[in-house]
Amino acid sequence: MARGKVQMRRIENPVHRQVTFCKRRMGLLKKAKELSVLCDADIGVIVVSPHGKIYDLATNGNMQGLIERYRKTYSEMHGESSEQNKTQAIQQEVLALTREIDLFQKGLRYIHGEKDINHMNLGELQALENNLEMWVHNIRSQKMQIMSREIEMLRNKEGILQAANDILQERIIEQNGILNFSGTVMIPQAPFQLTMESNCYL
Amino acid sequence: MARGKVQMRRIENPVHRQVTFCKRRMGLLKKAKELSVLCDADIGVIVVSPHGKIYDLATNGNMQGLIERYRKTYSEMHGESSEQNKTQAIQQEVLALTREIDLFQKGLRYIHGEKDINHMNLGELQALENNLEMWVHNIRSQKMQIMSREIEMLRNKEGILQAANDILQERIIEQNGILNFSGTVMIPQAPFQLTMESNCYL
DNA sequence: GACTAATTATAAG
DNA sequence: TGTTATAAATAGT
Repeated sequence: MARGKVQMRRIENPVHRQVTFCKRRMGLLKKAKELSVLCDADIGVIVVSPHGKIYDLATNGNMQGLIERYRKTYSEMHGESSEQNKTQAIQQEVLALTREIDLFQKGLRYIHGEKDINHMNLGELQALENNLEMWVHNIRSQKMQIMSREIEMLRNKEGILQAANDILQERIIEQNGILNFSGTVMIPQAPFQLTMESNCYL
Repeated sequence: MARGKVQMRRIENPVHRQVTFCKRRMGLLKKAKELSVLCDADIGVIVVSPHGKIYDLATNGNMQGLIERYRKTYSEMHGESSEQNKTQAIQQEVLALTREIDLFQKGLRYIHGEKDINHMNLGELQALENNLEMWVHNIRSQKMQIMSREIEMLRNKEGILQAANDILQERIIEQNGILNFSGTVMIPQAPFQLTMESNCYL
């Protein structure tokens, strides 16, 4: 900002970068302190240098408290509960995941022919069954999606073919008139070419 | 700073204070971003307004990560560790387990046809579904077997207990006779000890 | 929010 | 580290 505007990108010269880092870091912390004093705000700043060195400022002298406050708000925003509950929840999650893995291992062994299913207890069998049911459910959903898409496609196709046939029928009637045929002419009631080869109309 | 030097102390006029808070807060965050970009530093800023509203900036987009890093350093400096590291360790464990489960799921999918469900056609899906249904069926059979055995066992138990009760009742009647009690004595109709502890037979 | 005078931050030396 | 010309931030309108 002085003696030359600076581009807003990483300063390549390491010496310049280091000097600027030092100066601007001080400036930033000064600004933070000022804002805190002038406006009665509580401010924390953490700066990690490229080399991993940490500089910090907590205007109320207690970064931990500020972080807790931040985390609390952050958690509330995300509908999460306190730190301890979180830990508990995570531990339970670990247990659940461990059980699930055990289940999969047994399931895999079963598939591989070891029939380990015979050594699973009721609870394990139930859990495995639930898992498989969910899987089956997913597969059915996938099938439904595919079939729905197919049905839609077929309906579109049908509409297009019907229109094409209407036009063809009109032409035939026209031609019959031009040729002065007095008798009635058999016009097929079913549309022409209603076969899979009708794809050419798509 | 402009049109009058400002005293470095709380601005008493609430309107002025609010305006200054807004302007300087933006300035502070801008400076933080600039320092981050110019010097390749990782910066987090947390501002708590007098009303408790929280504004923040994490130049790497991840305040939680920055806080963890800060805490780690802070902990090392103060010889603290336990709780935070514990949480971290558990979270990593969850990640590892989740990855393992993902692996198993892929393994199962592989076994069942080397296809991802999302890229399988109708026939493949149907085959997989049938496979899974068979598996579920087997599991249900296994469950039924276990439950049948359990029921049989419970019935045996019931029979044994009933017999024991019959004997006990006889004895009591006998004793009543010996003791020459003329009144009737309450004998429970249900066998003794038919409680959940019967699970030990499973 | 935009403007502007005056202050402050800082890039280069 | 200190200096200084200049850019940037901002107090008051």
